[in-house]
Amino acid sequence: MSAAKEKLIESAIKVFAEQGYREGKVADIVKGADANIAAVNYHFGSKDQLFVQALRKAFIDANEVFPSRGDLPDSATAEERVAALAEAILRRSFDSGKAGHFNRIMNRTMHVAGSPVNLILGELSGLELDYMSEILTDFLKIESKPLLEWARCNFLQLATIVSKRPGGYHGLFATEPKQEQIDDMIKSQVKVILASLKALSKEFPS
Amino acid sequence: MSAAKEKLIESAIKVFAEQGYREGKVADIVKGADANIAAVNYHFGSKDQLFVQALRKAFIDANEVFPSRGDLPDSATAEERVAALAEAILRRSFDSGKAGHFNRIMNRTMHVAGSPVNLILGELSGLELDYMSEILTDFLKIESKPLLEWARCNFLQLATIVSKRPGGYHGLFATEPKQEQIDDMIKSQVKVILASLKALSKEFPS
DNA sequence: TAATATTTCAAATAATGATTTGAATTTTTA
DNA sequence: TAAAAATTCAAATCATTATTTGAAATATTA
Repeated sequence: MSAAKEKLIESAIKVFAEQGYREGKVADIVKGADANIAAVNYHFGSKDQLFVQALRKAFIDANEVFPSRGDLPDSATAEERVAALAEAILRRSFDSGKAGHFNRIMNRTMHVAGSPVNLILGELSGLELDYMSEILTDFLKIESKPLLEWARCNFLQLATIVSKRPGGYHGLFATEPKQEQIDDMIKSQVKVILASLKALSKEFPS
Repeated sequence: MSAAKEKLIESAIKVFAEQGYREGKVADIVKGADANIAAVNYHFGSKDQLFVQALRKAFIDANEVFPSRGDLPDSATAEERVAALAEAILRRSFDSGKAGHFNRIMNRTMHVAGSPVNLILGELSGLELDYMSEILTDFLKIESKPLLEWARCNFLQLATIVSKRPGGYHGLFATEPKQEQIDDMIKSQVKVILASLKALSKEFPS
């Protein structure tokens, strides 16, 4: 891949993470990549296709820094895997650099009618959502499909909580939190997630 | 308020709930209200101002059908109040009619950079978010502000889970769920929310 | 009813932003 | 190095959509 293309993707990731799909202008993207306005269509064919490649790259970056599977041994229990995945997602959420862009782009574009997220959702689902379903099924001994879906929703909601709003942190902090605070918060949130899943498996109407 | 204005607001609520702010076209809104394309600007001055009025009305509608405070007596405990609020929000989320529009509009516009949600967020916050903080503080005996914020995030995340994605229900159901199923699911989700809040108050690093 | 004010309308305008164009430049290949 | 291919560029175009206009229609008031 040419250097110009890579620079465009990097710039697109930042712009889409900050502005969303509609609001992220091609003009801003090319400016951030020191390229001409025609570069996006020359290299990618359209803004949509650039978006797809940017989202894919952002996911790879995030997963590289904080992999879904953590660094667990094969012998790890289902609960350990769920905890590790939750922690990875939370760490991405708190990351203000390249590991956090994927979550931010998703938050901003997931609910946009007609955004090209759907063009790539199946692919990313295979990479992470399916794994999530798998370990939740193991952990909760789930048999019913609705319960699995429900559990996954709850899990994802609680694990991506931090970046839900553009400003991040929802006013939790006046200033950027220290790494130690972040670690504590993540640790506690993982426990909350596990508790909530356990409550769910007890309570869900089968 | 003239009948024409009311019809425009009702149409705008539906269009913004289905399409979001950017994607919801003035042309669609006026079509749904049997009005001329110029009607929005004549009656409201701009699409933005119509959005604000529509969101306000959608909130009033939702709260009228499923009020934040439920129908609890003054003697109700903090836990009962939290449960009632969670239930109200979940019922709105499941409602595909006028009581559900507010949640859907919020989900679609909350993360949109530069959307006019912010013009009215303070007002709506006063109506519902402040109440939420109040009863959570009571319930969890919260003293620290970060813990309160965090609890409110967790609460809101889990209570609005259903409508998070455009298609609703996240694939939980092949067909529209029966009222009885919905009731069961809401009941169980309220328990999950309470369990998760309790875990949070135990775990949060103070 | 006649005058006035309000509302509706179709068409025009304005603004934004993605995409295309074709010439100029740079890079690669033979 | 010369030809060919790939890339960059400024400007033009196209598409979409909110907003404005001014005349026509309707409703209100005196």
